[in-house]
Amino acid sequence: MPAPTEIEPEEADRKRGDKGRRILDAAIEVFAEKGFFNATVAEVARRAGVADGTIYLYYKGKDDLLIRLFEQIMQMINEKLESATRDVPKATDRLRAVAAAQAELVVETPAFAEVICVELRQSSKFMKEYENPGFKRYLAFLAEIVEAGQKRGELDPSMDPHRVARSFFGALDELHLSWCLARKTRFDLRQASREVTEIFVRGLVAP
Amino acid sequence: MPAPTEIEPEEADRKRGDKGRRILDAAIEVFAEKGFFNATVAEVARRAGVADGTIYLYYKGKDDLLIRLFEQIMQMINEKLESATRDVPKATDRLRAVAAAQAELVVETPAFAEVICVELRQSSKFMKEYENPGFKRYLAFLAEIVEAGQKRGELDPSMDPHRVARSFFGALDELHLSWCLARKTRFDLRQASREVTEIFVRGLVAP
Amino acid sequence: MPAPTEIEPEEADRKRGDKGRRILDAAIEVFAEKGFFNATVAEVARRAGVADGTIYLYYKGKDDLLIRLFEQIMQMINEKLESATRDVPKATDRLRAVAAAQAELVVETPAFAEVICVELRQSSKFMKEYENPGFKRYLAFLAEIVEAGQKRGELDPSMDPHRVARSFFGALDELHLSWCLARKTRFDLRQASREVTEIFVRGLVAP
Amino acid sequence: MPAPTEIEPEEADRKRGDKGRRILDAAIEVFAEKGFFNATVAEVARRAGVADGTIYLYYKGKDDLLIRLFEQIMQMINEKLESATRDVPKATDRLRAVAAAQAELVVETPAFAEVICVELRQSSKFMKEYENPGFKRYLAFLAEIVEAGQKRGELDPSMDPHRVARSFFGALDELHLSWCLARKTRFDLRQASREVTEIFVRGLVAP
DNA sequence: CATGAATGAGCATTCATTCAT
DNA sequence: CATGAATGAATGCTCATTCAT
Repeated sequence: MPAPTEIEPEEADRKRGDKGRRILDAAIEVFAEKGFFNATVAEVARRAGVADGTIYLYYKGKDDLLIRLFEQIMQMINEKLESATRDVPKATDRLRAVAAAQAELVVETPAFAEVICVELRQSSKFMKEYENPGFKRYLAFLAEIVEAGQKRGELDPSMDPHRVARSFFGALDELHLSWCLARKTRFDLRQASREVTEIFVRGLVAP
Repeated sequence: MPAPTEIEPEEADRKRGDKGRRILDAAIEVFAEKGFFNATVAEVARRAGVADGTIYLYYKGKDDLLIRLFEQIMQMINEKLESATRDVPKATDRLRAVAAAQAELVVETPAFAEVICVELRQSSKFMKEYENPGFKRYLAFLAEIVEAGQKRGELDPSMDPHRVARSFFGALDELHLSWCLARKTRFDLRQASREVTEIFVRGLVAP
Repeated sequence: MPAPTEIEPEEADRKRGDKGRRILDAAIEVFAEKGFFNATVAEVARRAGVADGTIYLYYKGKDDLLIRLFEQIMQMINEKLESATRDVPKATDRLRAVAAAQAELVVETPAFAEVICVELRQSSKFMKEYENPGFKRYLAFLAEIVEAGQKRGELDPSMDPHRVARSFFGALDELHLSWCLARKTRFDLRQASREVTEIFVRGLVAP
Repeated sequence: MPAPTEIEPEEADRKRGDKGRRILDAAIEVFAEKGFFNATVAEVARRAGVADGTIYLYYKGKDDLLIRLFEQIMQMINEKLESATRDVPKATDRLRAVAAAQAELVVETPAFAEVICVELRQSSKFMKEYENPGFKRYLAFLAEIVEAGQKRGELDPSMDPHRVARSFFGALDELHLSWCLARKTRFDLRQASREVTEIFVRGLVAP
């Protein structure tokens, strides 16, 4: 039985909806559209339907908003990837599942992709304090797939799993970005993603 | 024998030295260190040894500085790649040469890499006006290598050359970025680059 | 035997304890520590153990809190001074008693002194509306002592009693402030106060 | 022969007048009128006839403005006091000269007095970093007068010179403040100051 | 060409106050 | 009475850009 406070989610989305969440969603939108630096806190507040000051009741500041937003998205991605690969034994199939799930997410919620593709790198370099645990987990997850595949004798054991993970992410991410940017002439991202994945898969299997 | 561009460094260091160039070099440094948005025009001027206003005699503004800087770096990369692949017939070897030349550039001048890795994406997305011809040429160059290889029967013809180019760039770029960020524990970028290239090469060759 | 005002401390600490008083006490603390402008209503509420909004049930606003706090402290001072001088006939002894009582108060409750020394002047100047009756009564009380002493032939009649009152206050107040500020190397305020009082007493007696 | 740039001070006061000085003068005015916390940087800029940002070319920030303003005023006071007492041998006469010079300054430039009377105390307490050397010099100067007088056998040697200095300042300062506040019914500050000084002088002389 | 002082729009953040519960 | 989440006006400060010299 659902708790009374969670009944009628539609109404909840209006006024009483979790403001913290509405702010984060607004931030994702705005950061995706304008980029972190060009975005203003006021615009996020406006889009979330709250007062400027309210944001500071939920987040420490603009930076914190970005960080929490990364965590939010990366957690979603990580969960999706884990569930997409849960019952897949072969490393190559797991990689395929990963790429497919990510492409799915990009197509469904391009805002996530735009933030990750563009802002993630900024943050890595300029938010000195921030460890970016969500992204680390993502890379570790990919690396584990590769490592497990190597142990199973499925993948070429000579490659550093973390390096492979990183470049696989880079290849997919660049593809996602180019898809996001090509607002007019959208190619079939799922198909393109499969192609790129096949390159990696073929390149990774033990000779 | 000094390289042609470095003739008469004394004159270059004087007042009459090419200010436009000094400004651009300073901008690369500063943008690499702080990022485009965190960098200030004043800091670029200071580093270039010119007055703030002088920058506006050579460039239209901060944005223009970034654009010209992209062109500058991409031209250098493109030239380097072209010369590195000029007499190489096989597509796979050309890709290897490309990756090696780029890794070389990153190791030699990390500032270039940091700007490209981090700021290029910003610009793609937020500098609406800017077509980024240098980067287009880069991608086209890579795509041509792939296409030529396909025509020669060397590479699998089923893949879209532009897509391959894009993901190859993405894979290498991500590797370069991770190398740039890992200030302390620098891995062997050249070796890592070779590994990743081999994955692509194996994945691309015609079955 | 507990003092009448401190009967039943348990009840006082509860929800039903005089909230208005707890708020005022908290305000004295906070204003003394941070100063009126640097203090926040939220901090006062926190320290008083009430909600922010509750303060507005007892006081009109932050300004009102300062005003009521002045009245509170000045009333305490005035009462103390009156009782300290009640049975003292000579003006010089009354002044001595006044200074002693004030020094006592400062040493016992430095927070009072810090508020009076620092904030009183602000209020005189910037809270246009506020007449500061407590401080007026204080000055009048001092002036009366001087005037009575003059009538009794004890003190030099040529001085304006109000002016004397004002500068006597100023001299003592500055001493109190310097004592409050000297957190580390606390001098003997009572002794210093006696010294300064003697200067005034000697200076005031009829030649 | 005056330097060319200093000819025509009237014109200099308009546009080309030392902006740093004009800003400081404006700050004195505004801080005297509204108090440090109620004053806005924008108002100071407006009053100085410069842009908001210009203030930050001359001062580190609002705090710095207050500090530099203190130094400015205290230096003026200290210089005036030194010149007023230069050829005065007797300590009592020196104290009289000090009080007279200060009263003069207050009457001539009440803004100085208002800032010193009200803001000095704030700063002592809340600008943790700031040592307030100008005020220290002032107190030291007064203390030296007293000490010298004690050594000459002119003043009672039993009093701590620094304490005397502090309370003398307090007595005068309170008088100055009350004069500044009494906009309508202005009493004769010079006369009042003399009266108060006589109290101190009589109280201080060796018995 | 070169300068750098001056500009002022723009923005993140704070906090006194309100009001629905 | 009491709460505390929400508000939004207010403000110190930055920095790209201009322009008189």
